[in-house]
Amino acid sequence: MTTEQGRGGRPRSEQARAAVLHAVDDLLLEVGYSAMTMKGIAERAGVSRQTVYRWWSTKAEILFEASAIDAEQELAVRPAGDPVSDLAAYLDALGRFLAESEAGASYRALLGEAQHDAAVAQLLGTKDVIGDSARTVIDRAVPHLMESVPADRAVARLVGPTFFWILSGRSRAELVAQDLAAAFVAEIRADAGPSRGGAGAR
Amino acid sequence: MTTEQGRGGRPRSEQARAAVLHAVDDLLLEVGYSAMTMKGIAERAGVSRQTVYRWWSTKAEILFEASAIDAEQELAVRPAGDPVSDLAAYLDALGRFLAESEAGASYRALLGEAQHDAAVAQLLGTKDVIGDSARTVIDRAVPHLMESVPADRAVARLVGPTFFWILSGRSRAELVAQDLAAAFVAEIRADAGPSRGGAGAR
Amino acid sequence: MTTEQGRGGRPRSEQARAAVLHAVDDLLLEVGYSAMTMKGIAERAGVSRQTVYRWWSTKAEILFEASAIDAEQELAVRPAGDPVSDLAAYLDALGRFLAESEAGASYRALLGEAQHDAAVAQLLGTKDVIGDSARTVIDRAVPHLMESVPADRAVARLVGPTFFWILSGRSRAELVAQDLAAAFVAEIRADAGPSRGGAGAR
Amino acid sequence: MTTEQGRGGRPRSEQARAAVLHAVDDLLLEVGYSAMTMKGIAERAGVSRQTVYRWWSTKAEILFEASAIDAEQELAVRPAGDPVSDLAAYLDALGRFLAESEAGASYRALLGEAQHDAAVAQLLGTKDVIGDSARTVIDRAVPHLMESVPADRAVARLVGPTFFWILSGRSRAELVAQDLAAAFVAEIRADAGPSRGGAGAR
DNA sequence: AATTAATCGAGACGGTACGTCGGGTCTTTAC
DNA sequence: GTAAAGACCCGACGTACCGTCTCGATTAATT
Repeated sequence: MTTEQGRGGRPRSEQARAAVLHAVDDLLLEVGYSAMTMKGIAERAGVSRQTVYRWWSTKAEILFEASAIDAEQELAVRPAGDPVSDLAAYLDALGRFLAESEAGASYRALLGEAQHDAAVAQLLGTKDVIGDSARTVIDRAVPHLMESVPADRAVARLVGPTFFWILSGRSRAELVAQDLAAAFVAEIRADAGPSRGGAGAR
Repeated sequence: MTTEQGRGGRPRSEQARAAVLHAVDDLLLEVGYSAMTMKGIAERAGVSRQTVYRWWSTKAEILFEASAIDAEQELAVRPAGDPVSDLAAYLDALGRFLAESEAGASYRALLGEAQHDAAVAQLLGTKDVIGDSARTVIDRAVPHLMESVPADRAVARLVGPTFFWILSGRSRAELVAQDLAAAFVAEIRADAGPSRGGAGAR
Repeated sequence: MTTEQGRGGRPRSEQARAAVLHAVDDLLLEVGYSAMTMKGIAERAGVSRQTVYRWWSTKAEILFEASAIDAEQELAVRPAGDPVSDLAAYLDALGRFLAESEAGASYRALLGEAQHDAAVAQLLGTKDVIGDSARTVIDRAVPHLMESVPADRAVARLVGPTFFWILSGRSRAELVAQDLAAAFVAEIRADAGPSRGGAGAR
Repeated sequence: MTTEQGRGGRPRSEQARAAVLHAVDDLLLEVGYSAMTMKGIAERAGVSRQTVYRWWSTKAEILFEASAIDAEQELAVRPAGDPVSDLAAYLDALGRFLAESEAGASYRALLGEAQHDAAVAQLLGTKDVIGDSARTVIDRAVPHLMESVPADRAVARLVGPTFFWILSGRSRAELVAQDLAAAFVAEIRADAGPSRGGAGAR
């Protein structure tokens, strides 16, 4: 990543790197994940096959690198006024990301592959795009919640329904982020609230 | 499927069919989904390649046929006494299914493939194993809920967190079905209950 | 080779076999031995790469099969009247074969490869085109010679000069088969002849 | 070749040159000619690939340079007493050279390659190791022969049998240089002698 | 001493062939 | 008509070597 170049040798071509990442993005849309081959990527990028293999082992790795930054940006939502609106905005972004965005298509393809490819699973484990973004939003909307509820569980409760909805092939149109956000808050209060005297109430 | 045999000719070999389905089950565990090939299946089943292609188009189809019945059984839980225990038992079964069961591995593989293969997505759409089982359980534990909340949304809220948890690679050990079930009930009551006379159960 | 077809299975395509052999012949002339690749042969023959590999391991094998019959024919000369003319006719044919014939080009390529590839050397050892033809001619022109001189040595003396001449890159134009044939006979008589009827065996 | 160094610049590394030549010698024995690659030579010599390409175009060139001197030495035999012994000694050296010597292996590899690579053929044409040595020996053993018989033809007659014997894969053990030398002399006398009144008889 | 220029190593680059594998299809004999 | 066997064309796999190209670092002879 850093421009380190261990003394001697021709430096890596930034042009080739960018061309490959773009090629992957394009091909995912045009031919789909499974029809996207290392050979095809190389040809589309106008780069030799060896050069692709020199820097990435699998198409999953390339796709991951190509989409990680976009994914992060798309899941970063600006704070809304109240907690529910804030969460709803996030869930809306999440739905859009998973169902319609290009980076989301990459994410779903990778997560799909991870279900039957340990290497891809491990790759995805290195950067928890959804978990990270969700944690940020939850902490902002419902401060101090993490003190009573493990972060991962709160995340699962928040994003789970939307995640399941999209990945099981249902249409995003019928998703009502507002409802899910409200339900999450209600649920959280019922779970952590009473016993703690309103910790999550703010 | 039906045992119809259009007069004349050698009847389909039931032995071959069973051998193929078993081979698929075995191979999924031994080599994984992506390394499982039509050729490999035929050889493992001791069957000619053409015979496999005659009855199934893709490995996804075979896997689907081989695991659908098991999946249904594993997700059918017997009623417990109270609503929360009932739902918790179901979520527990769901977690076990997704994370540990053989049929669940098939399901995850297929659902993974469905994320980037429209044909598989359509195939999975013909039988909503999780949705069907969840609907049954919800209707049993919280009768009449469907009248105020669309079934699919209720299902998403119930199974979503567990679904996300497993598919995003988290360990089932840290899943507490009891909590999730309780939260679901609380959430449902907060959502549909107050406005309808207070008790959710109605 | 024989049309044996062990019950079941699609029979080998005679068309594909012929196409490959022809392709090899053509390519040797057009691009030369080293630029002739298995891939190129397959493409030129309009045959899949796998099909080529199914029946032959190396281009040397194909070339050998493609040229062996032609070589044999080109080296079979009709008897002339007297011994010297007979041998001269043979040496003339040998020179033409090595220096100008298509089959001869194959032979030289293979013999060349055999100098640094044991597998090719072994392949060539299975059929001694030059040795066989030379033995026949010698036996016809100088009967009973073999009784006093080992066949291989007689062969080497007969064909050696022509063989060296061509393979070391000299022009065939300056070769005088008549002289070589006469010299061979003279030499043989000096070696085995004078004493014939007494010391021939030495 | 000459140590000319066009003013300025780092002088050619004699160490690198020697390392490459040695590497080629070693690799020919260890892996054979065809498995010997420019890349492999560079690595074995501990030299950069570019450095090899800077001074030689092909592995044939390197091999030629590496073995030419050795070849010349091995084919230079000291005069024996009489003509036949002298020629026999040479043919013996030639057999040893072609069949067993390291330089001879290089020569055979190059001559083999020359059969289907014009560039190598031309390269070999620049220095006729066998022809030169044979001419010297013939002139020493049978003076004035060249006046009546073209040198090249005499050479071909002398070395041809041995050359054919080895290159066609026969064992050197069965070669009897003495016989071949005697036959050569007999043949030569029959050919050139009578008509010239004993010019070559000495 | 500073400059110049050709060398050296390292290693990335676009190509091309390697031999193998799986995809589907087709053609044969046997049941 | 199904089954087993196996050849067929196709195209991707990941690797190796090709010959070329930048790099930074040396190493003289020339200023």
